[in-house]
Amino acid sequence: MIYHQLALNVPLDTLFTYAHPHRLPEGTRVAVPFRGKTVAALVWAADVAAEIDSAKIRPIAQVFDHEPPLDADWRALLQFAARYYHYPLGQAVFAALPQGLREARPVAPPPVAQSFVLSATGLTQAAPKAHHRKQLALWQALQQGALSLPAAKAIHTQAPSLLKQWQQQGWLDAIASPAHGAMPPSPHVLNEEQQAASQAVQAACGGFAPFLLHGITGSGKTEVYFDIMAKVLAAGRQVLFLLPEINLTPQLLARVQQRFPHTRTAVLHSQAAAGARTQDYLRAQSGQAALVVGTRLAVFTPLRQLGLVVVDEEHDSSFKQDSDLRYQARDLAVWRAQQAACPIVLGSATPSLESWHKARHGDYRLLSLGRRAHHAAALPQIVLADVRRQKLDNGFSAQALALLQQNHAQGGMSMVYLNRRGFAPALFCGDCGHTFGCPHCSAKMVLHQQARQLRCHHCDFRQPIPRICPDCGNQDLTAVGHGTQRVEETLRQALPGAAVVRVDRDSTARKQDWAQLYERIDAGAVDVLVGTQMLAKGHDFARLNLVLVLNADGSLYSADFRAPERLFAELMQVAGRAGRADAPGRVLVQTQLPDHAVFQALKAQDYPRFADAELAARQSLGLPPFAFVAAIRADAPSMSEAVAFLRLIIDEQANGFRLPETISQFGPVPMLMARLAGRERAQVFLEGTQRRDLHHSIGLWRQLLRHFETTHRAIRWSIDVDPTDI
DNA sequence: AGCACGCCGACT
DNA sequence: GTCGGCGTGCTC
Repeated sequence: MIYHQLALNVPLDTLFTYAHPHRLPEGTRVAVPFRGKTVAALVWAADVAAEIDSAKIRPIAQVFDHEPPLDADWRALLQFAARYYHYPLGQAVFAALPQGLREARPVAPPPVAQSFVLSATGLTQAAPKAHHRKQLALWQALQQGALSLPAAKAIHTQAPSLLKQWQQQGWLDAIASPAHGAMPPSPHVLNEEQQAASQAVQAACGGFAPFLLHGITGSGKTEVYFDIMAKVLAAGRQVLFLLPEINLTPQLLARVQQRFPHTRTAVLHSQAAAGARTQDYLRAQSGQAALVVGTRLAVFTPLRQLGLVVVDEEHDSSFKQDSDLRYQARDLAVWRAQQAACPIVLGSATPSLESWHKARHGDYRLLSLGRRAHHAAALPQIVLADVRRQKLDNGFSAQALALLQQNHAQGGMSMVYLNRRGFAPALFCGDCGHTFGCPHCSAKMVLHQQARQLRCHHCDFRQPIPRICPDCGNQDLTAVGHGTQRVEETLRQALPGAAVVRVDRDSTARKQDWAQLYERIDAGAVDVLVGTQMLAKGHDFARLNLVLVLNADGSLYSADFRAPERLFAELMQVAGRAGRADAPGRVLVQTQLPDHAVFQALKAQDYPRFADAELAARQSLGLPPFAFVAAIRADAPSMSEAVAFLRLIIDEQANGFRLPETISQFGPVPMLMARLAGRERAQVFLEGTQRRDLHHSIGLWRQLLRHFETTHRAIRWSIDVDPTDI
């Protein structure tokens, strides 16, 4: 009997030893008896010595040996992810597998995809009549060579039945689709900048090379990706294309299909049906699919011929998973590119400061697209409205209402954008814009009305609510973050007869809601859209030519140091909604802080200026990316339990578990969103400039958490390395 | 995580 | 006398 170490889906760091008559390849999926049940497991090491009493070792129940094993690169990726994010290896492995492979059942290999070619008899047939234009187009495509079903569908929606009909008549032969196929010439001509960017990446193929593609809205980043992808695919390699959930739309997939009609594509995202996802995963693994398009989870797709990674909208927060294995897909994508020795392109109009910092330091090569690809599409004009000392009508300045009325009278469509993200109650001076920071930290103080205190959610420093502004002596300090419920009402009064539509979580709960909204907008039946972040991303409204940002400042009072970065990206994105068609759009941003760097850079639409200033601020405060951070979180039915648990561990550190001197520890402090699903959450921060020391400290924490969790069953805890939400 | 084992209270 | 509460420990 040969002993094998297996990864099981249990929250333990240990691998489990099982026996099998002969040695199994590493990465093989098996079924084993475990605690009276049969569960799936993955062979991690074969031919090992027994580390436990051999009487306890049981035989492997079933070997899924017709499935290809997960290869060494994939296993190295998971080993790294589990270590880096301090998550049990077995659970990490199963989090990275699609549902079908998590179960103790064999999976059928994905059906061989078919393509159609004209048969000998087919070649002698006359083409369909010219007035059947789509039929004719399909026929002509077949003259060019083999046609896959998806490619045929892109030409003619009725293709499946037509092809079947032609096949029955003996005009077509069905063959297995190759992963790679001919690529038609692109209908797009790249401009000089796009060309240069594409060339730079192509020239780097064959080795690890990270690129940051900074392209302003409408500069045609996607065409650059496609141009590089075409070359890499033509060379017979695989491409991994990651994008945020919201951007993975049928429209985007149609564009991919159109550009790469003969390239077999796997689509991997959380919305996909479990069966389809498993099959696409297997197709990518076996090399049957050359192109993988997906959201963050697609970063774990096994790819043997990986030749290029693209991460679109790389700054997007959806690349960070905030449960289970808390990974940052963008970072793992870079790791994979390094492992596969291939280029990676991170693209964004507003890159993450982490990536920008690396580009500035030469770790990434910076590629810039500074012009809009279509000359007609002018940049929107951004105007700041200083609303200090202004009397606002339910949040609207007189200037804003006048603009809305004017635009409506001229038949334009407007959007009222409410920025409520990252909100935490805060105090500020309406006269000079002073905000209250913690004297010990770089964090903003959070207003606790009931306790009549300002508190730092970083170090737990507390002080009574001040009455007077320390900067200008103003006695009228205001709490920010009031509701915006009456916005819609105010609009109806100010714009009688205008169709005002509020877009929020409730009104777009179902998929068809969006479709209906689009129909109404296309029909010109909507004059003013009111909504939050949901409107910022991924949706283009052709008629939209005026965007009004109401409470832009809200998140600048947030205790989260990433608030300015997010706000800038969000507002740039919202501004990009205006005037994408022929007429340039206008954007009015109401603010109490018109001199704030965020708004000055926004007005100039100058990302580098913003990023460089913000990085300088981060450096002076010792914040990421100049320091590394981890958050240790605990939740319990009550805050006092959660805090007490974390404090217990901090106290225990005095007994020989000292953290390295380079590491600072803060907390425990309640989290901003302290209550979640009836439980209350607290966290401790670990910070330092030495990554090794940070990881060592997390390791110590983890040991103690594991030790004390047995006596504190009501507590749940988690470790978040490189957290993005503070 | 789940599940069994175990040792103290209220119940037909 | 038994049924069952959830504290503690283990899983190859």
